[in-house]
Amino acid sequence: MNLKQLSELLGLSQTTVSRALNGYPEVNEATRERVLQAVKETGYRPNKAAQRLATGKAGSIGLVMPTAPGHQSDVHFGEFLAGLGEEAVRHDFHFVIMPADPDDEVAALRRLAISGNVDALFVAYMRGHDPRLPMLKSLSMPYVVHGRSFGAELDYPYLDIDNEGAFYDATRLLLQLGHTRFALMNGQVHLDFAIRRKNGVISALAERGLVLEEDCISHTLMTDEQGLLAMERFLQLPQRPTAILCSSTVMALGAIRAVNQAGLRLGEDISLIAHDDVLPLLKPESFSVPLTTTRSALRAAGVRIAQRLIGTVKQAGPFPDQELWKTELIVRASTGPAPQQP
Amino acid sequence: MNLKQLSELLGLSQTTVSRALNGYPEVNEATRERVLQAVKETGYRPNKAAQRLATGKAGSIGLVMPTAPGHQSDVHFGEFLAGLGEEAVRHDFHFVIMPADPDDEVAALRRLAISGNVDALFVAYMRGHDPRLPMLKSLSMPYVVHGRSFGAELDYPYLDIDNEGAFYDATRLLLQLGHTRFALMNGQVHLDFAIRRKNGVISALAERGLVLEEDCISHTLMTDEQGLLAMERFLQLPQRPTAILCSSTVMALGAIRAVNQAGLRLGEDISLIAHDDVLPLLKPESFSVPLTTTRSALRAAGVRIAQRLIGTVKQAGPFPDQELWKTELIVRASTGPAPQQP
DNA sequence: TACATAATTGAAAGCGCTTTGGGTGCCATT
DNA sequence: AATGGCACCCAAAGCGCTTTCAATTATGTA
Repeated sequence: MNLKQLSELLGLSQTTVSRALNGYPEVNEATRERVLQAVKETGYRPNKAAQRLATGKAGSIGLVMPTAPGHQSDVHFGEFLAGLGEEAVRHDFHFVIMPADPDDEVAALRRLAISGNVDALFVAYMRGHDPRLPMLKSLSMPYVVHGRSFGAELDYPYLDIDNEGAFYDATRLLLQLGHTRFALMNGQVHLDFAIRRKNGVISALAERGLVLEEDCISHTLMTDEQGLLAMERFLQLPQRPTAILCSSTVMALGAIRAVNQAGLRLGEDISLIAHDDVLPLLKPESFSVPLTTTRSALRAAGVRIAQRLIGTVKQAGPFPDQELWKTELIVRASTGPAPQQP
Repeated sequence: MNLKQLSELLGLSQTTVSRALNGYPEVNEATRERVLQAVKETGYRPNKAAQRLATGKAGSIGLVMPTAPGHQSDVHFGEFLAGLGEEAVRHDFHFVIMPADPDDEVAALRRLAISGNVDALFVAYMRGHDPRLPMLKSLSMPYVVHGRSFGAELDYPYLDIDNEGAFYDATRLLLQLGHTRFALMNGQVHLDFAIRRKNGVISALAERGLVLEEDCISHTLMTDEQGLLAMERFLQLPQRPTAILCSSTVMALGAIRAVNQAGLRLGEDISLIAHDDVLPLLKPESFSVPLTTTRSALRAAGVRIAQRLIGTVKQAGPFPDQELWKTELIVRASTGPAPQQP
């Protein structure tokens, strides 16, 4: 069933039926009713491809999903997507996900943009001096970046959390508790948030004249396993750190196991603060020793970004171009006063 | 830049350029080279919407993502998607993800199909007597189901793992180790895999004349937190179970914490076998007590389903319509002989 | 040399929708 | 009676591609 058939069925022109369906005012209410009724009966749905070709609008936002045989999927990706989806479903938008080799992301993004399949783009996992940024700017298509790109000028639309502030505050708390030996379990070294978090730690330490030694920093994928390994390494250092900053609750999971296996007590021998993206599968408050965290819901960010993206496409009012969300520092039992020097 | 402009630029007709681009044989190799060269220089990309309108093919597979403000995202979803993507990227396919309220899935699926946006559909999280099945059958569009629908006739294309066999084998192992008091931590009660896994346990027990008591079964979301709660409940039963079957390594995480908190030793006081979807963030072999698991890589299933779907759309050879994958039972340290009766 | 055949290329007709630029009545105003 | 304004509706022109059918040129055969 297409428009033509439907209009013949009704004895109307395609024009009128189209207008009736799209809520144009110049059509008689009675006719509109008739059309709507016929749609219900026939189950007619406009062909999206045709609609898109005619209007140029697709009703969809595009994103590229890095993927390759060895490439690890990411819990955070799913949770963020859920947030995007939650908002998208309210506006009858959908996503076009283009899987791409991580090395090919810039090209994939361009293909996606030029394909005419999407109205707007979304990118995440920003890196320092991210090469996608100049490309996006040249594109004349709305986009929003999740995160920022360290080192690049801040003239693009983004939503980010205050990673530096979060880890600065967390470090300060540990300093106030008397800790002097710190370690940082961070995400991969090129990622923007990892850079900023590290800077937060460093500048808080600097205020007390302390430095973060290179062997007290790990940059890894944020998995349980890497958390375990990184913590084991830290615990074997001659000057064992007593205060750990950790970029993810998933990674903290492994880290805590390492602490337990070493016969140490979390919150007493070792204090740990992790960043919590509020993943539904992992609640820091119900860890056996509840976790002190810096918190910001990834999902909420997804909702907000979808709002801005869809709003821009629909030209529904102006949106702030740049948002920086504060995180909450929530103190639980995994942090405590520094142990007496052994 | 569109086809018309490109063809004018080259002094050729749209027809020829189109044919050159799409690999038709009746175009001179020299001209084809010229066209390809021009494409490189101008960065021309065909408009997908137009292509789709003309051919009816979209180069995309559709799936609906259940989502709502309260709805939990799922690690497994991301991992599976990674598998789909890994294959899709090889064929220049993409996904159209339609977010939908979980109550509205059937309708969302139909909308997606009729929209003309996709060539094939994929559905997962199957339930017993799943209402999406009759709908899909009526649709005359290729689809593959991940999982099966308990109670419905097996006349649809699916890929599933042998959930019943997996849990049957796991239960038998525990029986052989002398266990007699069992508990099952399962997924939500309406889900197909949960039904089959339960049946596997029940039938293995039945062979020894044992039954699975109602208070030894939990049906919950498969999160860390729910795992903790469920295990706590089991441990307080008057006849405490010594053998636990668990539907997910994520859930096992919480369960193990509950065991530790109760001062019990995993693999001695309590034996536990979990199903392992091979999530990169959680490796059962590196748990503090390595986990005995039934294993089947979710990601591999994603790859395979994408193969079948894309293959069908491209009419590339016949694919088996129904596949049932065996799982591996991998014995590690979380299982041991039943403790002496207290 | 004449004619069939193959190799290339083009013109034009769609694909299903939106939207521009008219109509056609009908009523109130002069 | 003539005019203008409204309310409704329609024909047809695109949107950018593919594909059918026809035309043109090159190649081979008798």
